[in-house]
Amino acid sequence: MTTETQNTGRESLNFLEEIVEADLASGKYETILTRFPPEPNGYLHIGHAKSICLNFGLAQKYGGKTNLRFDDTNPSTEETEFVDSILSDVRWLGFEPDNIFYASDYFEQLYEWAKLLISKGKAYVDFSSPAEVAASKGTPTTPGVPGKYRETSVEENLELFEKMKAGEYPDGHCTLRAKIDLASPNMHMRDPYLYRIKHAHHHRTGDKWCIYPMYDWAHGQSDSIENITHSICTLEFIPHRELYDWCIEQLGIFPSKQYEMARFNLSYTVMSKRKLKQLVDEKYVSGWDDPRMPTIAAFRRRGYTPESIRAFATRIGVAKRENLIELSLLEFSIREDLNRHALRRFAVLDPLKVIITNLPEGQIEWMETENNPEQPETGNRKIAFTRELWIEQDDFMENPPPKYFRLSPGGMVRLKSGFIIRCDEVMKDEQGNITALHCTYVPESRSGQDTSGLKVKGVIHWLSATDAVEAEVRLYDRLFKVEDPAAEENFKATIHEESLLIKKNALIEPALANAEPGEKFQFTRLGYFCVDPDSNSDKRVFNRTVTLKDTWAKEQKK
RNA sequence: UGGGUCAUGGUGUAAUCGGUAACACAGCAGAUUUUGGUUCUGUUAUUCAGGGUUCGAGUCCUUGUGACCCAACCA
Repeated sequence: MTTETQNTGRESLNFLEEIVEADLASGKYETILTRFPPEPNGYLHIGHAKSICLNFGLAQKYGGKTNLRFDDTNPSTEETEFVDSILSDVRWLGFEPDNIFYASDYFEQLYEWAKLLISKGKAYVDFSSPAEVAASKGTPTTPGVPGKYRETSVEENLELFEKMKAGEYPDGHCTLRAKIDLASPNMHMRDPYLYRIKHAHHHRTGDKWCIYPMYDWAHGQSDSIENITHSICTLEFIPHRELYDWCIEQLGIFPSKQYEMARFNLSYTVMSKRKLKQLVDEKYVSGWDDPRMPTIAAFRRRGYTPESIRAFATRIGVAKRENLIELSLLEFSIREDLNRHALRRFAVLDPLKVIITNLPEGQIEWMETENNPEQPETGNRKIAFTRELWIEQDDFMENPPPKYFRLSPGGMVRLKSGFIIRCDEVMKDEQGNITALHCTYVPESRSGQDTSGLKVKGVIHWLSATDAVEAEVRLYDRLFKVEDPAAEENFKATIHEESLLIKKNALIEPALANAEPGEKFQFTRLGYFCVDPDSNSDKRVFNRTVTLKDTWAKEQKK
């Protein structure tokens, strides 16, 4: 979505689009190439979704291409399982990579380039311990001092590096470091690590390598090998850019350029992989795809559509400042989509029996109701109006407050697409609990053919007791009680204990009984719901994606 | 305290040789409505602070202030 400035009528661009347009206009590039570079060590979340939409979206807009590249340089944390889930998430979002690559495809080349760097006297093998290296790097305010391996000869370094690669040293015995500037104000330029020794099995290269390149030695060169023109990452990589450029410059290879944008934060959720993992490991949620998680898998299971997430990604924009996006924007995006596309169905979460005393048992009045008023072409369906009905407990109050226009003793409501009923008597058990309502219906008030002349303010949904089907409905709410849980001393202490409410004895209309997992509906007046994979042949399970906007709930809080 | 990045309504993003702050969400009020939904209308509210240049500054200069990032054999 683009915005037009009022004065000029020109399209408003984000800063990355401006850069791309300038590069295209100047002839620097004829076409652009972007990439999405996830590390296959976990599930993708909504933050990644933004990055995916941005990288693929930029390429689409300017006629370029986008690679998916797995940044698999650390064999001890990466797994094939994640490669598969990441690819399916990208595709689910609606994007097809032009190429699928792996940083590990370039291990051989990277190794050759490392030797080239050593030959130029720009890298050396260092046997210092991590503590020694840290100490010799100095601090941001004091320059570092050369370690004792910094002046090893090129020939010897070449030999030592060969031994590293040959597996002659144990893990952590030594590293390859770039020889740059120990006094640089940029800590990343103080002889950064290029290679470490890890005798670990790699998900793709197996046991071929025991030395693995660090991010800084792998990423820029991988971009360069693929001729990536615009390499977009997040703000924390700004200090790495100098090193990114340095490596490419030393090697004299295609100069990919790195651009940084702010990552986005979502209110009432946490986004860091570490925190999300804690939630899963410590069983605060049922798994990575628990519908309360911000992972793409979770949003999918909850009932979000790819379209809604793409629209959201566009709406939050791209910039370089810190931000905290309101959850309401995400909710707006999914409601907008589902309002248009989800079929309407009746469901009662907390049933209350209604007996229509002036309708004989066995009599069925067939009614018609629309499948989606936003799309009349979806037609109508028939629903049965019978003596025994179910309505929502919330839709009846014995002592209603002002402005309550649902059912109350002596009062009337319209049953949507049915008849107007009046509540004559409230039935209770010995404890005083309401067990049923005795009502009478107004035969002349038949929906669409109302000649009763009655005007009722309230309209409620309902189900016939003769054909209602049992279902489980899971009501999800925000996982945290505070806007910015990550800012808390202990984010887990702010978990919302009622973020999941399960209605095990909800009732649904027959038209819903055979809905397939993934199918989405609006439960009239309640919200949008999606069939969960936990459903089985005798019971459907629904997840609430999001409620409808509820101005009555808001009114009550006043 | 060395270096870097960023400051525009409640939130996010625009304002493209300096031309008089806009769009979306949220909020509020009303209309329509057989979903207290949708739709429609109206409305509240914004340039971090001080100084300077200029007819005119969110934009340029200057001095501050604040937030965030950087010293992993992680990415």
